Amino acid sequence: MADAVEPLKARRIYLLLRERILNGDLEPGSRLPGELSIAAGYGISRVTVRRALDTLASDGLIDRRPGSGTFVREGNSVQPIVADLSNVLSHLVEMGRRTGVRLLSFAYVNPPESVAASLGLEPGERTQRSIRVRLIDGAPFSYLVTHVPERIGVTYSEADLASTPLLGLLERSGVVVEEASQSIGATLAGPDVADALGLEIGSPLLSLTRVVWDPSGQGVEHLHALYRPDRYSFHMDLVRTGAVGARRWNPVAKPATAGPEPHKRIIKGPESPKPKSRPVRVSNQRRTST
Amino acid sequence: MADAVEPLKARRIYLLLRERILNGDLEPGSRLPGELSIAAGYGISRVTVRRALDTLASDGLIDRRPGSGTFVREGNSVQPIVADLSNVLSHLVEMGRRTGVRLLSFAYVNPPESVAASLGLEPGERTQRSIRVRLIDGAPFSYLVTHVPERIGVTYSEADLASTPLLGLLERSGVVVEEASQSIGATLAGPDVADALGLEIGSPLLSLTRVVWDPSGQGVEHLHALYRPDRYSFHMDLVRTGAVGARRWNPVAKPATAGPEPHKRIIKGPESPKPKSRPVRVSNQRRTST
DNA sequence: GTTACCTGTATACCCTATAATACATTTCGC
DNA sequence: GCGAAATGTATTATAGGGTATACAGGTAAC
Repeated sequence: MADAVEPLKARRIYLLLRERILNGDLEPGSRLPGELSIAAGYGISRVTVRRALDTLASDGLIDRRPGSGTFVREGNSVQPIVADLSNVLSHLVEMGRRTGVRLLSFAYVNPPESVAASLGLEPGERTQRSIRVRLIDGAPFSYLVTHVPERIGVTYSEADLASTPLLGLLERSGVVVEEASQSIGATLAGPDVADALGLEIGSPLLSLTRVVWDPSGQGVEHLHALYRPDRYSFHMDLVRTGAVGARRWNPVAKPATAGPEPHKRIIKGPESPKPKSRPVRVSNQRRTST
Repeated sequence: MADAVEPLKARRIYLLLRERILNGDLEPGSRLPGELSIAAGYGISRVTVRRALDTLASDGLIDRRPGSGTFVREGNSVQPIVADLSNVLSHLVEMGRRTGVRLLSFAYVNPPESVAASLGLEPGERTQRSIRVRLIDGAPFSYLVTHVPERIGVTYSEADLASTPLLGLLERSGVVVEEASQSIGATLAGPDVADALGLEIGSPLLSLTRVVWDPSGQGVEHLHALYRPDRYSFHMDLVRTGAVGARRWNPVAKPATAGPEPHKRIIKGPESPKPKSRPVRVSNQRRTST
């Protein structure tokens, strides 16, 4: 859609503004600051701002009304998939969405030191590394790099991996999966990831690193996942616990049973469209999310 | 440190490479691909790659050895603050780190529609909006925008906010805080945020949106937080629960009691340096994190 | 030694993205 | 109706970012 090549300064502004429009930070229907104000704000010339706006307009994200201003077009904020922090995707299937996996790479390698350390491998021990891309309704939303100790990896085939979730394969192989530890951050897309996820280099990404252990404390999987934040985000409900003076949040433990009931209360913020109805309390609904 | 102005394409490569070095994706001591390979990989010329490498070298992140190659200098990956998902910072204080807050803005406003909707406000109801920046050891790491319904906001002053955590003020005012819902995503830094956090425009950010309700289901706080991922990340421990065929992850509920014991097991991934020792199982230690 | 590959260095060119400026036209509030 | 402010349009000029190319010098593997 957008022109093949484009000025860089203009493109940066374009990307920034697009971000703010898509995640609802700039509210649909509202007016942007004037081109001159934007130019001043970013310290660039009006011509450059215009180029960015041109692209936005050709994307259908804004309406430009001469004499009046530039407006955010309605109905554009895209609702990302909301993942429970347990990061299980089966509810997507329940919701009738078509998911898919593309296996980009499958090999046995000498793992990076950081991976070896977190899995607790012996020096020189090799891992099976797979790179996969997950799709929802044909659109890629995550880029997954997993490392599994070689001796475990050999219990399933490349074809298995292309069709079955990794944890399922591990458990099928008799590995007992019990504990994991994960951390969430953010990064920029490099050329390979950008390509695989259909993004521009330099787009923001949610990053998740998870290490899974069996009951003996032996690492069985190291996952490094990158998510398109416009298509995927993490969600969790919290309750306030603890005594006065030491109060804190704790996650709400969710029942393992799953119902077909869809998410009803989605967090709103600068990052999602607004529901009209008043939010319902959590306890009044069963959250689905398995 | 870096030159004031810099080519844009070169700068993008610089930022990308810096990311990968700082979070350990490019391992300390390892050799980068040759300048020509990099150039080919990103589809740019060698001269441009060189400019990026020049900046990295002047940052002290790489060593360039003529005839041999370019190497990632050791000891550069910065450990981000690891926040528990309960997102409480008091453990930082326990660890003897100096934290601070800068209040950038304090005003009563007509909230964005998305905020009004998620708080369940009446049409036209105003909110108190504050913008704060949190510092650790003098370095900014988070940018917080909060909205509180006006009638609650008036129970504390601007000075209160500059010195006391918002939730504390709310509870002091008799508001009962019980439930919250939050989602985590990623974005790019705009000019204002970049400025406040000491970043470049276009840097990646962790984004957190949280809505807090009182027991009646009335929203009392809407928080939109942006974190520098190099200084802050979320961490959580999970256990595998549920019957076969419906197994899933659940967060480990942490005790409300806090001990001075520091984090011992940090997730390793492309995003943190490597410990030498084999990881210890979670259950063997008390995690601190209140 | 020889070869291959790497970084260091220099030059020259292109050309286009950006800025600066001016003016026309539309809309909206007063 | 008038004026302020917005977008649309056009022109020009320049800086400098990016490329291409060539060669020198160092290092390491064989």
